[in-house]
Amino acid sequence: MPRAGLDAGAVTEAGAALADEAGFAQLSMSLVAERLGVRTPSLYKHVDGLGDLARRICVLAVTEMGAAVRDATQGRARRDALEGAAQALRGYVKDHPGRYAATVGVRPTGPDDPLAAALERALTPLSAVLLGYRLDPAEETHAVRMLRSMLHGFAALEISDGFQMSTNVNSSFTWMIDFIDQGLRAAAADVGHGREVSSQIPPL
Amino acid sequence: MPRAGLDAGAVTEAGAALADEAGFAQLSMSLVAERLGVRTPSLYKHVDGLGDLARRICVLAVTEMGAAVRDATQGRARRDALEGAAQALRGYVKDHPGRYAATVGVRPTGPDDPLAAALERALTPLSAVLLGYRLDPAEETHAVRMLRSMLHGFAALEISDGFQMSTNVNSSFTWMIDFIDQGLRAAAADVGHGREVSSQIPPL
DNA sequence: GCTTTAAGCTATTCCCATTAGCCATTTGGA
DNA sequence: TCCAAATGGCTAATGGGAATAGCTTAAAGC
Repeated sequence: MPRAGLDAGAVTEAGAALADEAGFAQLSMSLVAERLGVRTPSLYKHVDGLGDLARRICVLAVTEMGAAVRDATQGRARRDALEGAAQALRGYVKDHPGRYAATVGVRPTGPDDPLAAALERALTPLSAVLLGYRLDPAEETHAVRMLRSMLHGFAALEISDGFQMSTNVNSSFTWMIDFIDQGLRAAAADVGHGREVSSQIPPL
Repeated sequence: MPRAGLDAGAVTEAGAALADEAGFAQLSMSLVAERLGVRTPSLYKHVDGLGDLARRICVLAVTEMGAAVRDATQGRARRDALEGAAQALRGYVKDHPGRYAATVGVRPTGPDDPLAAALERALTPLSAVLLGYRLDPAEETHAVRMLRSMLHGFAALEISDGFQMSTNVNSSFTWMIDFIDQGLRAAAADVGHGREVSSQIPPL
């Protein structure tokens, strides 16, 4: 019986691929083992059960999403960066629905949870995008959270569109990006101008 | 053996309660049966298996969320209505995390799917809120989708906050509501004014 | 080459979903 | 009131997947 040369990473990758192809709900130790040409109990040498596997897929997905967003925003600013981030997320969810599904509703258990680090790294490019808008520092956190909510919403919309295709989803996307971009410009313009609403294009 | 007097609704309700208390992942026919003081196979007289039960819980949740949003926006307009809707959703997700979890990633199978009707009814109050902003009709669909994404994002944030409580989540919520409100005012002001950015408070 | 470690295996247990088929209870019409 | 159909609950049994125990052999280091 030759060895398969597995490790935790290979098992996670196989599980992620399976989830993408068959749906996250179909993820099972048996199917992953079959895909790897190995018996089910062998997986337990690398992974601590189905729950652990799902968690690893989640960390993988968050890491990959963070990388995709980073790549898509590199060298761009403001609206361009915003659109890049949103489209990167959208594309990722479309290409890897199972991995994305693995991330919903999962929370880091503590500061030493690898997921916490992955999340932090994934959020960095979002902060970078916001930097370009020169917001009031006190608003940064709010803006990051909003952006995160928005992008999550983008993804959810991409998944659960299917029934009311009356209007093109693409144009809704760009509309939303415009909406956020203009709102952020306005918020930036507010800095140091009191609280009145104003939307002049700020310098830079 | 006296009868328990069950029906599909009672089973669904028990499943929803269980999901809220123990987590949607823990939902099982056995636990629902136990909670109802009945043997597992008896449930199959009312419900077509675990998948069907989950789906019914989803429909229930969508219906309840729609009602909560409707109640919270009744008699209010614009920012008030927006805040009402967002807080209603937030409260619902906090009080019924299991039911909410039952809704994620589920899509109606066709126009005759009860879920399709429930979704449609749930989205109506959102359209009503937007009506108050007097948007360009062509933008309505985009705005509804954005609002829906936003509210979904609100809920996700409420669930997955837990680790970076550096800044109060409540203030992020109100910040986001302000952001959307002001953006919608700006969009409304654009109607018939060409495409330049402007944020004057529109009449009414 | 020999020892140790670790990866894979078989066998087993347990739990859960689901189906089949039985029995009792309700209900509604004669 | 009584009988018959329909209905709701039950026990028993099947099948599948997760997980554990313990064995065996391949790889790695001396």
